[in-house]
Amino acid sequence: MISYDAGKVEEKWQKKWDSTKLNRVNLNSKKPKFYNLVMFPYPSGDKLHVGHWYNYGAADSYGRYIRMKGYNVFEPMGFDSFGLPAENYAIKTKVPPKESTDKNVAYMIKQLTRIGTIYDWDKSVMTSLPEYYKWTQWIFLELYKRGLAYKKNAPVNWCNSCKTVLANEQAEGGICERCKNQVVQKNLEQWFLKITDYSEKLLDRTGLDWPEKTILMQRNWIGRSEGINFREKVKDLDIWFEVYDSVPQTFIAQTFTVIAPDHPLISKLVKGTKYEKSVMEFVEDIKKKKMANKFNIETDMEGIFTGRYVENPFGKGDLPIWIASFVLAEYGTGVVNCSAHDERDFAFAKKYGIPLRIAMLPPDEKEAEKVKNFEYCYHHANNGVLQDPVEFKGRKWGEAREDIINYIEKKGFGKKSTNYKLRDWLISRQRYWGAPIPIVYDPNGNPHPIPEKYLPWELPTDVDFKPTGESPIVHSNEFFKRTEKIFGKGWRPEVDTMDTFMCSSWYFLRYPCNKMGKKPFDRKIVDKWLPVDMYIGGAEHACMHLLYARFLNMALYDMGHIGFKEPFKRLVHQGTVTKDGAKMSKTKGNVVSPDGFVDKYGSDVFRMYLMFMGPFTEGGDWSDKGITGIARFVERFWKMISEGSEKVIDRGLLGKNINKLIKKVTEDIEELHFNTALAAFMEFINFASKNGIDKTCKKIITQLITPFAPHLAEECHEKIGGKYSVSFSKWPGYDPKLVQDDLTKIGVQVNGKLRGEIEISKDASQEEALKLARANENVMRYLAQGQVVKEIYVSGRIVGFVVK
RNA sequence: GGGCGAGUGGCGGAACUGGUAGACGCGCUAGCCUUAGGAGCUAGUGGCCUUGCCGUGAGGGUUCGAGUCCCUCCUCGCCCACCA
Repeated sequence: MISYDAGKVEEKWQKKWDSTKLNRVNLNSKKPKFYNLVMFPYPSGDKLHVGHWYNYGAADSYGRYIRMKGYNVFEPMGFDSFGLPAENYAIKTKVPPKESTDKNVAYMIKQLTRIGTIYDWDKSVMTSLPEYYKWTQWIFLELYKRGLAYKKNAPVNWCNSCKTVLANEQAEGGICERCKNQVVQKNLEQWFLKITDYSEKLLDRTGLDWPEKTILMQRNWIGRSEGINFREKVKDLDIWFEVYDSVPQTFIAQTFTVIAPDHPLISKLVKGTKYEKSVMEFVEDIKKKKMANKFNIETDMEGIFTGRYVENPFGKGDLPIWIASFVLAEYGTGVVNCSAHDERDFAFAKKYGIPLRIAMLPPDEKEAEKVKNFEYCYHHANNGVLQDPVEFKGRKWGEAREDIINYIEKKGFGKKSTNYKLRDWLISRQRYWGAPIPIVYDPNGNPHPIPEKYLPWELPTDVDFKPTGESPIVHSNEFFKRTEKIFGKGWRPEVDTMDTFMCSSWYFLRYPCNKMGKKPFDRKIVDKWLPVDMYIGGAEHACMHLLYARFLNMALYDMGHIGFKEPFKRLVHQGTVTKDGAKMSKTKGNVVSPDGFVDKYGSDVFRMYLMFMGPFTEGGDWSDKGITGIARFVERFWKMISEGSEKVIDRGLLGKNINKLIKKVTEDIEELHFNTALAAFMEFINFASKNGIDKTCKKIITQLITPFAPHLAEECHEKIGGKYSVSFSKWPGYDPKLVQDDLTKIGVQVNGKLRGEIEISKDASQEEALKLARANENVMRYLAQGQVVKEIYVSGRIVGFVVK
């Protein structure tokens, strides 16, 4: 028999919260602030799926808890509403992106409200609104002013049959998603942000309470390495190469030099020589293969001799210059010196018969002999004994690094240098549904920033969504006319839009300032409210959103617009909810919709079931099997409050158990261990159903359940005569004296094996404990088998005997 | 190939700094209640050759004592993978 009607109750309270404006936040409150943020969703046409609920429900529970702890909690929600899916949808259906996006947003707000979250919708943002992207453009211009935004030629994925640029996701495996033709690389003039200026600052993690793994991922992504830049002259030519080497210990073994196939100096190297034709053909061939994504970097290693040499750099002879397919033009200097002590170099030399030299040997003589005969590549770094240069003979590879670097500098071979893997952020998208890049070109093609007074530089709407594959923006008369009208005849607008990551890199600044018309944010307000105290979102953003947002925040800080360097103080990644072990996705057709379950069991039950699945950061595989357990729990909870016997059998025990519960729930929420907190509630109910429960405890447990099941809590609170609203009541504290049991059962071990159990006072002495343990019949039998050589008592834990 | 993380009943998962492994829930079994039950209640539920023995992926080690610490291996997951 169901006595608690979740559907009715939840609707009732959602209406009341709305009509009483319960969750509106006064940003000027004197209470201590807490900015509780969760990554905002993309408003897709699909409904919210289980993953959203998993994430938003738990994050809201945390926010509700913090609010009851007395903080002024700011928990906003918005929409990352620019992006490709809406545009593709428009191409398919001719519904303009704005229309479908608005519709999706309206629907999602309904769904999000149904969760019972405390979002203050007054403070919402939507990145595709002109009032928002005006400021995204403003930020771009600020960066441009300071040289942090610039234009250069860069390759894009291009489909020759669709005649369009493709995003990486649309070009997976080098195949066009739409027509299944080969994708090629094509060079286009595009805009970049100079994130590389912040490589060093982005490595700094001071004050960040972030998962170690995420910090590590960012560090690897930035990829700082220190080494030597050798400076070397090409023989017979007035060309100098800079050659980067991050492992210079074996530099003296270098016997040849390789350069990237797309190195700009190649044609100069071979011009007029007998090598010119074959080299240039080789270069073209490799480029073509790479462009067509036909080049397998794992297995294909190709090279060609240029006929040129690097002039006797270390006094050991000239180094032949080769072109090698594996060298990257964009890392380091695009030129590498090779030696026998690098596996790839070694393989290359073997393939093309290039002479090698040894500078390091293994300590084992037999092995050393093999290495001397070039039987294999010896790179077993730490054990390696250096042979050459003589100054270092006998020293270990592992410890000689610093000295060798100094030696190289002293000799004048090269200079210390630092390199990063991080590249500048390409923000140009040859797409319609994004914020237009606020740049115009004069008749000579020179770029000019659009003055602030013309912002927002609005996205044109006189466009036709035909599946031509080209961005519809190119065909907007209004856009081009507008440009000429303002700037003059022959002027053209930039037709590319910005990467949506640009829009999502600063939204957290806009939330508390969302209605401001004259500026993106107010320094006083953001300095008060940021950094974000708790940021919850997916781990997949480690090297994208989370890095971009930090970069932009730092840049704004350096410009003096804001007073904090880092945007997110504490970061937590929710786990992924899978279905049959696979990520939920539309294409796989394994997306689970929450709606049916919410209809049947109610939003509280659904939220709690997801939290009960396991630790929040672990995620798990979706199964609808256990949800009845939580439904029963809610039913029993309601019964306990509404008709639970107030004839208490053991008052003392009740007091203890409620205090224990407060402690457990409090600590578990702090650590986001919602699953064990819920288990504790269940234990308490099991206890109370036998023991009875008094009014005070009813009130306390109602407060405790509020973050987990806000609707149920309001209903219970009202039932027991509480004043609206329980969600602003003060979080209960516990009496530390009452959470400890006076008597505990502990085990008795003999030689490490459990042989008995005794009940003992928590502050019993060792003597008492041992005496009690010896009195145990079973323990006695085992003690009789020999001499007791050691006695152990760990207070409140265990008694142990060692018998010989 | 490199980095990180994880392997506990039929299932999801508990177990704080090493100290009674399996909390809580699902499922299952029996009973009660009921015209009936895919509702509710009560009891039970790691395995076995059951005075006891064995059990946290496998094998070794440290310890009075190991799911927890150390070494080797296996399996799975995620991220990065031509970075000189």
